[in-house]
Amino acid sequence: MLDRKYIVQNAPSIMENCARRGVSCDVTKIVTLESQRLEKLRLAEDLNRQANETSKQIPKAADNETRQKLVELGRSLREQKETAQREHDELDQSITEIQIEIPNLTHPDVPEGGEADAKELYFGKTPKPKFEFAPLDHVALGERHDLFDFEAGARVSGAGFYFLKNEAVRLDLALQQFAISLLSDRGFTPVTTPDMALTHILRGIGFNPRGPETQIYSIEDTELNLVGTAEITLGGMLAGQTIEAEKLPLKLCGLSHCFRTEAGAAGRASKGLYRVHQFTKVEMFAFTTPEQSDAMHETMRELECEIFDALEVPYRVIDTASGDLGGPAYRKFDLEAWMPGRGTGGEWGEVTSTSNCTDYQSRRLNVRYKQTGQKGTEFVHTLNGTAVATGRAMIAILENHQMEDGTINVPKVLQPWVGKSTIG
RNA sequence: GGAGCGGUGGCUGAGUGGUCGAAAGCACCGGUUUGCUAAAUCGGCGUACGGGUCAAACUGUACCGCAGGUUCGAAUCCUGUCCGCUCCGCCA
Repeated sequence: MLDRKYIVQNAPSIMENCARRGVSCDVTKIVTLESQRLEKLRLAEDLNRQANETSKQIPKAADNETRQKLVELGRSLREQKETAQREHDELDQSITEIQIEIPNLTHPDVPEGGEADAKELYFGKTPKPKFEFAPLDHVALGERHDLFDFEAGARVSGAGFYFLKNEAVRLDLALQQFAISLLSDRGFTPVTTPDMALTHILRGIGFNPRGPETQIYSIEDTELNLVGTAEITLGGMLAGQTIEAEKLPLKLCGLSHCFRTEAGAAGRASKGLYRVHQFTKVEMFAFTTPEQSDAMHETMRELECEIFDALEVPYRVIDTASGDLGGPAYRKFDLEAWMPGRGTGGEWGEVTSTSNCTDYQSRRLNVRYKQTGQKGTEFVHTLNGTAVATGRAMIAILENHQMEDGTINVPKVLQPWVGKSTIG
């Protein structure tokens, strides 16, 4: 959420930014409402001050008559104040409604447009495989090697759930181990996180769990929701806290299950593991100063590349276009892996993404930092990035590493944990 | 799930409906002094938003989990809610 004062001062450029993202927000209305609101606020404060003064005189009033008069005056002042306050609150509410829809600012280098306008930045070290045979998709490969059970998943939990079996389980765990080990070596503190979080935390991160188009599962009669990503819990870890500037950047990597309703995704290409209601993910998260966040974003992007280079998976990195950025993101890089089994002849499929959310989340969660020796606090910047989402990574690994004889090579870095070099 | 207790400043922890923005201690910052990784002593020490100033000084409002209510006046009373703790039950 953008600062209100900032909105008022920079309304034209914010409108421009909204237009760039294809979001319509009545920013000018905020400017008008805000000045009315401040007027009401001053009025209410003034009336309140008078009421305070009046009530302070009452204990000193000796005789009953002056006392009674003061009480009357106080009552009247309070009533006037309450009216002004109510009017203020209504204005405040209207402003917040608009304000909450305003997306974060956008990095100047972000390409303009929608999904198709994303800018291809570069490719990974591993070239696309050249098959001398018709490659199978991961679902077929899974059947062949008894790796998944989608039917049982549907029977037990409904469509979109699955069981992993045999080497798929080893691969799933291996990917987690690999990512956590690598990130620990790079100064990220590993944490396992709750898979549920309170509604206000989700809101702070920029989700609206109880809204009409939510992707979030909520537990009825409680404030709990199943998390869609550890970004929620990792960001929430420091909600309301003030961090000493020397401790920044604070780098975490969290392991969690992720739950998504995928509402509205019915009918979209969703075969197999690609679009599911539950998966496992190792997530990077960082709290930084404003000066550090761009560099940290680069770092996260590089780490994602390093991981997928190590997994020997071909990929490309794209700079997501303005219209395709989520509300909280200032800039977002997606890493898309080559998936030979998707579509006809293979397609790119998103496997990780990293966003710089600047102070959008920290304002809502109230995470600040303080420079020692200096007065006051500032909002931190937050960044998140997928290290590995095991399901989608597995798709890429299985489909790219399949051999003509139907066997599948296990990437070297995972072999210690998988316990073999070949599946089948 | 049942019962009870509790949420106060960076932390610990007082607080009778009226000068409480809130005692005290710790921590922290500054001064003094004795002089050896420290002790003693004095002073300062919340946050947000607004006014004020070159900048300060100064000043207004709000904030004692959150939201309502009662009252001239609420940290203090009432209701709801969220969170936490303890005990019991259940359980990996």
